Amino acid sequence: MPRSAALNQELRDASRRRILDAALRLFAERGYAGTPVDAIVRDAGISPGLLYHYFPSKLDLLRALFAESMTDVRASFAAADAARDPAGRLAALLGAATEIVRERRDFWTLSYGVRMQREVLTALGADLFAWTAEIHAVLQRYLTEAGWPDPAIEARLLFASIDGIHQHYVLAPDHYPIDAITARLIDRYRTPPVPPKRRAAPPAARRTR
Amino acid sequence: MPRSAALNQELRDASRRRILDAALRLFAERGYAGTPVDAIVRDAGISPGLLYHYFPSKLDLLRALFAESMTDVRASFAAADAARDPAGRLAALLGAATEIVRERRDFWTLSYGVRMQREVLTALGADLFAWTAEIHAVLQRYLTEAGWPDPAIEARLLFASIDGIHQHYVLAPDHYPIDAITARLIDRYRTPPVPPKRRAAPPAARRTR
Amino acid sequence: MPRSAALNQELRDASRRRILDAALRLFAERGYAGTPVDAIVRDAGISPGLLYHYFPSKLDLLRALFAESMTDVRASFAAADAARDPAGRLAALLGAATEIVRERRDFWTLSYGVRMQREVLTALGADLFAWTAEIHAVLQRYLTEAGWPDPAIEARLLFASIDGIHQHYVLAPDHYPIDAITARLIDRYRTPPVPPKRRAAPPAARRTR
Amino acid sequence: MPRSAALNQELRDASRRRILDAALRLFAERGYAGTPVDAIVRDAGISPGLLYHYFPSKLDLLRALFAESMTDVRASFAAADAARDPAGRLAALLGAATEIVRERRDFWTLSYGVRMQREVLTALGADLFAWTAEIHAVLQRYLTEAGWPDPAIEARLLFASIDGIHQHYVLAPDHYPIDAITARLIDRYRTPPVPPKRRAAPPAARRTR
DNA sequence: TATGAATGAGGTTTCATTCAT
DNA sequence: GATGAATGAAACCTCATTCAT
Repeated sequence: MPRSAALNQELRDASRRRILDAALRLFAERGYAGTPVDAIVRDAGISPGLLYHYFPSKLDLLRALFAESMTDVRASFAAADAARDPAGRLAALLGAATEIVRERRDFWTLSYGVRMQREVLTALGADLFAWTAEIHAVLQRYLTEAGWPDPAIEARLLFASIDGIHQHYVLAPDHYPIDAITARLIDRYRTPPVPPKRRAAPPAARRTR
Repeated sequence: MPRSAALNQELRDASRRRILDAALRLFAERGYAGTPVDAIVRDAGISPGLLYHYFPSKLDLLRALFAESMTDVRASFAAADAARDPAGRLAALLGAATEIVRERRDFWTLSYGVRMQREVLTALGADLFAWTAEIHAVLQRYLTEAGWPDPAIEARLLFASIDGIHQHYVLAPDHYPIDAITARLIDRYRTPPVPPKRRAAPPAARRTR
Repeated sequence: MPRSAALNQELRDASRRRILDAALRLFAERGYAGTPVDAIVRDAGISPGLLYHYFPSKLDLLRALFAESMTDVRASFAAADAARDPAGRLAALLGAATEIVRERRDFWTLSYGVRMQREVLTALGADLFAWTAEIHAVLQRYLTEAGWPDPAIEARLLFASIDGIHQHYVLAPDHYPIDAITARLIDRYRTPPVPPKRRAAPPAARRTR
Repeated sequence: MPRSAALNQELRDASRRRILDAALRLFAERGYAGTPVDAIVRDAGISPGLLYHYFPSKLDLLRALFAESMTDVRASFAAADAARDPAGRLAALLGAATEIVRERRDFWTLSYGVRMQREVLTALGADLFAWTAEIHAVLQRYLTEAGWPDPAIEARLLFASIDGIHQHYVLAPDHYPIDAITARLIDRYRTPPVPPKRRAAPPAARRTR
């Protein structure tokens, strides 16, 4: 007799999950090219046939991992964007990002490892590039709204700093004081630098001081 | 009669160079695991046998690339450290780093791509970890000397920012305004932040001191 | 639904068997080092991948061949040892040995070819050395029980003779009269040599001579 | 200026010798197929080019080793054959053979290792087969002259025994009591077996028993 | 839904041999 | 007489993928 549709769905989901989990763990550890499908299969406790039943190819498995995590990240960012008052948005964003990296460490390790390989990257589709541009745009908007000078460059610097912190964190998660560092970064971006007062203050007055 | 020692040396150097150059280019482009030795061999215009005449294994080839570049970088950093007055050292260091990344872009792409894979990393030896620690120590020293509060955390933030910038640069070298961004970063670290709330203490009192 | 366990077992056994058979035939003919894995694979009618599915390495394939044959031989020797009256045991053993060599000619050719290479031998494990010692011990026991003088040396001579015969046989199985030669050897070891004149001649008489 | 012919000859001989010595040692240790030409070259302290200057191929090197040793052995056997009185010839032959094996252990190890591989053997030429036949013929002649019954079979048994002893010796030269064993063998072949007395003994006497 | 035996192209490495000097 | 850089076919082995059940 046929299994019930619900049970089937459950089985399917469970198998898919195990495959994705195993793949993520291994890709993070050994890199995409360095991870044999057999290793994933062994780790997931399933047969090679089943993996190919759910994912047409190894690359599609990678795609699925990215799709999943990108959705995830987007949700988290959207929350940060929506929930806060204008002044605190940047802080909220940075906090959310840190949270995401901590929670999905393996994904970020994988992502940072894979993004240097053009061939793999392009196979992942244009979304990834768009995603980066999107983040940059958000940062730039926040900085503009907060009155930062030259927000395009500033956004790039900020983005690079965040990315650098996250990468250093996933390289040594147990010893890296990510919270303290992020706090420092947030603090730095709390208010824009005071413009060097060229108008009101008479030069002479300053010099007499 | 056998070829002269000098000619042999020349031949060897030329072949080694072609192999290293091809390997670096391809590793940067397709990753270490994603680059077949045959591709390197083809690119270098030599036979597989010759590659193994010079490098006992693919991994040793990678090791050689790292050794070469680390020497290089160390020299450049040492120059920055030695040549400048205390105040400008940090700026010099950042400038030198940018220069290095620009000149040896492929190496940094490779390095950033490979450093997420523990297996490969450990095969490269402990030098790499030591190297990172060393850079952090230098940054911390500079910041301490310049009077920055909590220089340990500050050094980590600075290091992450630099790394992030460089990585974003090698990802899209043609469009990334690395000089402007680095200038902004240098500017930010020109002087330590003014300690907040020292108002109560009368300035006069300090000056009499 | 997956194949039944029994069918899988059958398939596995069949493939393993084909591989072992082909390997034995080729190793015997061309030696271990002289036989490419590809030749085995071609002979067995399977793909290289499958061979490595069953045997982790070429050396393990060799190991498996030895394990199989050693089991076999041990059984045969045990039978000879158990089944006969004390006087006829030696004859039974020699007969059994001849039978084994005739039946598993390829294995003995391989064994005789490989045993001169220390590197390969040690890779096969200590069992092999133990095995030789064991045979020698059995022969010595038989000779001791039969009243032979200096049975340690005698056992070595007998062992060497057997080994020599078998080796000459596998070198030219179609022309070598192994049965006649073995019969002659058995005959020689039917009774120990008569001790030289202990009966008639008085010791005094010999000395006066 | 050209080197003198004599000096050239000396250099040539020295190089040839080193190659042959290294090859013999390594072939004995690791087998013919298991020994890379490079290993020989390294061991001999010369360049690959030079090896190929003296020997057109690896196989020719093997051929040269066999030629050398066969000449050697033949000389030794001829000496044994010529020098002794008819009765002691067999003993002389066995003694000479033991001597040879002891002196040229590596060659015999090589020979015993290689003779199981038809392909290599045939490449060595028909001499080797002829050589074996020759030894058998000599043994048979000796046994015939000494009055042994069925000397053809007896010669085969004797040959096998000798070969077996020698092989066991080269397998563990430090622990194998080759002299005691050979002495035993020589003793056994000192006189032919007494025919089972059909003349003198009265049938009645046997029946009363 | 799930299995696992099987494939074969291609990966890294070895090795007999050549050749310019 | 001698060198050693160089070759390329072939060796051992891996791995993404298929398919019968």
